[in-house]
Amino acid sequence: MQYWLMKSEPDAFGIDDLERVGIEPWDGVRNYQARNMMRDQMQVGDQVFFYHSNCDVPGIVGIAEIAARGYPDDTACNPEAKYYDPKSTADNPRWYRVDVKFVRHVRRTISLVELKNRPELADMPLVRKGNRLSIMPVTEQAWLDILALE
DNA sequence: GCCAACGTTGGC
DNA sequence: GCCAACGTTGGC
Repeated sequence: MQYWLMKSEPDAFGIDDLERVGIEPWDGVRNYQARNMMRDQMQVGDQVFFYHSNCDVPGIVGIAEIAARGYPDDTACNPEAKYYDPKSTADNPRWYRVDVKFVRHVRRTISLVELKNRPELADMPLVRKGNRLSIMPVTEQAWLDILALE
């Protein structure tokens, strides 16, 4: 069992949207580190903190899980799509996605400010200055520490 | 809206 | 292969 944190802007796709649809293909990610995690590491059943970014109170708002392992993100091959990438082809896909499934809301938003104030979480990439990764691994210990804040 | 941090691109 | 320019992310 592995643990992850995935960011999303609530204006674009928030935890309530995930609850409504149940399962969402996590497409549109155009970052190699994030791509590698989705393509190579994520397994069905892995647990995910769902994080809201670019909003009034950035923080963890829910829990999700991986519902399908990495598979090609064919929105990259669609010239009409927002994240079209002409260098990605059906034969040689450059970008991958996983399916993410709603599990539950957390009882209250666990804000970034609060996470930054926890000394035991100081090693999380999320709380490091300048971190821009939209998908990152979470250690089991950090997972438990954060759940204990709920 | 500002801007620091970071990734990518492309000229050389 | 270096690095300046540029675009994006995302907190504040």
